[in-house]
Amino acid sequence: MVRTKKSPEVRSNELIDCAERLFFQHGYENTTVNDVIREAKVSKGAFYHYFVSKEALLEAVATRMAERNLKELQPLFEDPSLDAVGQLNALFAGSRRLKLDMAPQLKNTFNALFKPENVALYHRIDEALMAVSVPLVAEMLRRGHADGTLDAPDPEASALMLLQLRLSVAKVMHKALQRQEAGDLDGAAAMLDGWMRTYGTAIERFLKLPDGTIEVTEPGFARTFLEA
Amino acid sequence: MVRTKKSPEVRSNELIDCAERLFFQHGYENTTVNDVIREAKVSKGAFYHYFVSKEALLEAVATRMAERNLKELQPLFEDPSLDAVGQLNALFAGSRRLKLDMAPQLKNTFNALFKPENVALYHRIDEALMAVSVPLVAEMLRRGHADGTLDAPDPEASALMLLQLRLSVAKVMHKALQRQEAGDLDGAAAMLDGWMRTYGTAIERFLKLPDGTIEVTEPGFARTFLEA
DNA sequence: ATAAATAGACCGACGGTCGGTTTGTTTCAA
DNA sequence: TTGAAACAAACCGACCGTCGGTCTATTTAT
Repeated sequence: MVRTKKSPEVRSNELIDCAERLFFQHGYENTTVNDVIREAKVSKGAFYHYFVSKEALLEAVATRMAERNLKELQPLFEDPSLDAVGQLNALFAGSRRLKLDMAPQLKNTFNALFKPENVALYHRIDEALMAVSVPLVAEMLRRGHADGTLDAPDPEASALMLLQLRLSVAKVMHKALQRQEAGDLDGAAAMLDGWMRTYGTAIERFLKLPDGTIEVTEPGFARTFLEA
Repeated sequence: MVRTKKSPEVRSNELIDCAERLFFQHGYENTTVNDVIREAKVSKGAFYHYFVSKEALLEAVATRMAERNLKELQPLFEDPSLDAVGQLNALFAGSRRLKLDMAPQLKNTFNALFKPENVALYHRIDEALMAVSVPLVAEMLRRGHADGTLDAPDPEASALMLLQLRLSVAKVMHKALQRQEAGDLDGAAAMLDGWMRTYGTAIERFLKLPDGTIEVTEPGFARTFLEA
């Protein structure tokens, strides 16, 4: 093979790019190190020069995703014009917009992420995402608690629990997608819609907010997303 | 090897026994099929006669654990002398008793379950446990909602969310165990205690119950458990 | 000169397959 | 009633292909 030398940063990012694509396309366990180096046009030696193991590559993929996520969320959490509830709602609104914009890829991602051969992938991404999100949410809760807009005893614990709840929505979203693929669009939309509302209610009650304060979803969102 | 023939049920249960022990002892990924058949004194052929893959064996381990769990929980949920809140509290009380009784094994289990090479094991057990628990909890919420002891819109969704929350406690329990092993018993106990109380508060608020209704923990529990 | 980066042949372990053997049960003619 | 032939299920273990990972040699940049 032709020997090409690139800056370490470029090389390792190329490897992570390929890995991310292949992991989501064929699953983590179904993707071999040989697949990755073939796509990245790199030798085995080079690969193991950058990553001590296949596992380390997975770690890198998850970490980079979390970092990108953090960069997107950071500004919102630092916006001084919003109080805690405003931030939460802005978060959900942004999440909805993102979901609609990237519906096709997202559907693919969800399907991949919940396949049994991808538990490792799923788990690592969840861990990395939690690690960067908990402090942000905790800080938000702390501020909200201080200025009286919400009531959150033990912000750290509350943040983790709120984020943990988020997973249940992800699970249902996956179920809804499957149901829609099976032809039952109406049922899928109704289910997703109901669960998202329940999720909103759970947050409101947990943070002792008045009913209707949290807008996780908006009318027609579930259906629009599923149809997209 | 001497050829011994046993009834299919006995044989497959022996294999599941060995697998369960080895998976928790050395981790799922670190346990090879050869390890299992050596311990179970069975040939490769016999193994693949019963399980189509190593993955299927994992599935069987998880399913059996969930079934046993169900058998333990079932009576409590069918106890007519308890209302929904009483059942919840009985559930937590039973869980505490069990935790104290089996503290050593449980600590081992927790440590095993959260190791990176055990994500598959963890995930499968969680899935199997959820599958059997959600209907039970949902039914309980439905009854509680009907007789006015609590307020749970969409029992199915609420059940899944409540059970999802439980995972955050498991995570913290693991963190507390690590902290205690690192020598900081006081810190670990305080953390665990605080989080369990927050968990109780989360449930109360979510189900619109009066403060102090749910007793997830009791004074000194965290410390007693960690010291056991 | 030397250290980092790259190449790719190579290795051992692993999950899984396969052809064949043993054991127990059913069938049926004598 | 018996017993042998036929069959199916349980079991054995040598073997295979693949995969993650190692190692030595070579190239490149400083």
